[in-house]
Amino acid sequence: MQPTIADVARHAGVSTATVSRVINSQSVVAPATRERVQAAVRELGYQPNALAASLVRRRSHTLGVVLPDISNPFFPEVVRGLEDAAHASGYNVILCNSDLDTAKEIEYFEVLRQKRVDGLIYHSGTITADHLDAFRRLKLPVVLAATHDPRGELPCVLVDNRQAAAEAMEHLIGLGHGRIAVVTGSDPVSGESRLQGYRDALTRHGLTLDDGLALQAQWTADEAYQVTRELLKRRPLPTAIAAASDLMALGVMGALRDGGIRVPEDVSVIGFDNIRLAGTIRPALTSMSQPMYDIGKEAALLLIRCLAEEEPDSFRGRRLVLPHRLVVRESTAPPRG
Amino acid sequence: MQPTIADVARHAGVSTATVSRVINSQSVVAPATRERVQAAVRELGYQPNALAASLVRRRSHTLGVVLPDISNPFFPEVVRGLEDAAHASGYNVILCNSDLDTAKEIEYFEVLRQKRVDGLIYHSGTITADHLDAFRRLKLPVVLAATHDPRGELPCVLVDNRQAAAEAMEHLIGLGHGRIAVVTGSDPVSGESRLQGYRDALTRHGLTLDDGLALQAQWTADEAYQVTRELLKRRPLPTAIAAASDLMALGVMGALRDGGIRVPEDVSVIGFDNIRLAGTIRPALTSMSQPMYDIGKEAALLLIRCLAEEEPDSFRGRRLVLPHRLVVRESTAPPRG
DNA sequence: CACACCTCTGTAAGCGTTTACAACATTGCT
DNA sequence: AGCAATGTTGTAAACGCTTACAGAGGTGTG
Repeated sequence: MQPTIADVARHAGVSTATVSRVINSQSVVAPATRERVQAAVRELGYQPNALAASLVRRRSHTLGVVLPDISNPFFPEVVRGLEDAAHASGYNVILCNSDLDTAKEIEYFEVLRQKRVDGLIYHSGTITADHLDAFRRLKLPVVLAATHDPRGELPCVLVDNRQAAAEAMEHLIGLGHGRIAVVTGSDPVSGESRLQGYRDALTRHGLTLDDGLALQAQWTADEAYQVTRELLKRRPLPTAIAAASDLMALGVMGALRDGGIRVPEDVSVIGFDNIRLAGTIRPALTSMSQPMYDIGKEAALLLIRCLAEEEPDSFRGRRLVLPHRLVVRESTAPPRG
Repeated sequence: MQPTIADVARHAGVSTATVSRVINSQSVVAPATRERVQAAVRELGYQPNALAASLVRRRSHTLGVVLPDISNPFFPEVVRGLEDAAHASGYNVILCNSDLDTAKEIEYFEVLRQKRVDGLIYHSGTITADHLDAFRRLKLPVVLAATHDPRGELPCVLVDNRQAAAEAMEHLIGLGHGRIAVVTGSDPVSGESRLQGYRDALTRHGLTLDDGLALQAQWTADEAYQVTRELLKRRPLPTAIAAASDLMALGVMGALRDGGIRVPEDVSVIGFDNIRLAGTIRPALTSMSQPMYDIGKEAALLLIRCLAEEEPDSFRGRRLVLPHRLVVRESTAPPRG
């Protein structure tokens, strides 16, 4: 059995209140007493029971993070940023994989609520009214990471997807490409704003997105591979392809390679996110970089700041837009003469 | 303020004991009473406080997992397996990134202990005597995921690294390669057993590992890239390279490409782990597959089973060896005539 | 010397559950 | 009618901590 605060108190010949005071060192304790208590703590190997403390303090110093799937390479970096920031502020992080399944999400929300996490960091393709309802019922502070709330109620940290996508497209256009295909994710959030951004740039330059050239896939490499293979069956081919995520760009590049088409000589490919591996594969992937680590970090910091606030509603709808950045590597080049 | 069990009891006109009984449904309650209580729960939107319950039950239904860095592509899949298994058994998972920094590890161990996690899943390059000490002091069940305890005290789940590495090497030898380089990680655990395995296969076939062909790098793509660039400065080149992780294999392939050397025409490359992306990049990477998801899953299951046990020591030193599997893709081929 | 004022410490009431134990009401026997 | 057995519920003591409040000494002042 673990020693309790009472054991320490007895051992040091003081009351539990005093022990508590030296442990949390927020109140004055005579130096001599403090020493004695610390000695007792050491001798008994005492470790305070955080559950008990949380119970009375009504603070667990634990954050919940629910996201679709940690094994999607986008998330590990976000989570790393998150966890680093949380750790630096004395918080821990409970990780939950939702698979974008609403039932699973709700289930997680409930147990996180029951375990009295102090707040939630959430990512999803789409924020529906149901989500907002669920969050309201939860009565927990929530911040969205790399997720946009169309109603603007929840605080969030993300990049300007539309603008970033437009700039990615500008890069291709700037290289001289005119016939450009895009493959976007299927969900209506980042998917659509990125698609919108691609369109913005295209029209700005008097170009259009031909019907056959607007591809949609789940956010996976495999699906992107498939739709690209389909694309290759039709002529004329585009001279460049913009993918709404690096994972999809990888699928696209695989399909091109398997179709005997060289990147970037025959077709240029640009990704989105700039996952770590983008620079290590060959041809190295040109990508619109999203600061994933910082998104996680800032989301955690925002949440923690919100927890410290006496007036949490002041964070309603606050949005932190982080800078994106084009990283040009080998996968994009001017089209062949 | 959240409603408590007392509020529900009052609302339903029963005692808190009865409410507790219907919530945990382990004791008989008259159907009529049960209904009344459930109605009260619903009306008040009552959510039990798991902290309080854990305090008296001495079970938090939370697991700690500490690993070096979630953004290393090896871990997300392990964690996913872990979390799935935990979730299926009613457990949550607190994620901790140690960066292989002992001080940080200890720090995490302490707060996990204080938050009364029920058990720990741990990964590290090396299990030292200090680790064992720390674990013993913690008095928490620990299981190692993809980590080997040389002293055989801690339960673990992993593949037979030595044998797997040997088989990877056999693949190269079987293709006809004779001059083979290896790049391994720098830590003495999987790193060394894999190196040992490579050597086993080599000597079995009367081959040796030339001095200049045994490369060491941290477990990163960048370092593998560097050491490979160095390698390329010396002649004769090997005809094949075995990397002790896919991440490193990616670095190797990048260096080869940048050095104007084709894979697999000029040099074959084989990886280890078979991370998800191995199949989507081009040339698709031949790799010795390690069932990362299952390693996580089985580690969690082992830990949970251990928690259910009345005699936890029966798990001391139990080791679960999961099957590895060679996945042949494009990056390996016979050497040029 | 009486007094106010510190500084330090202890007392005890929570925090929100679970659960051993006791109590009560029924029921079915004899 | 009396009794044991059964089924259902309540009482109250934990679980291990925090903290408001009060009390005990000590110090400096008028």
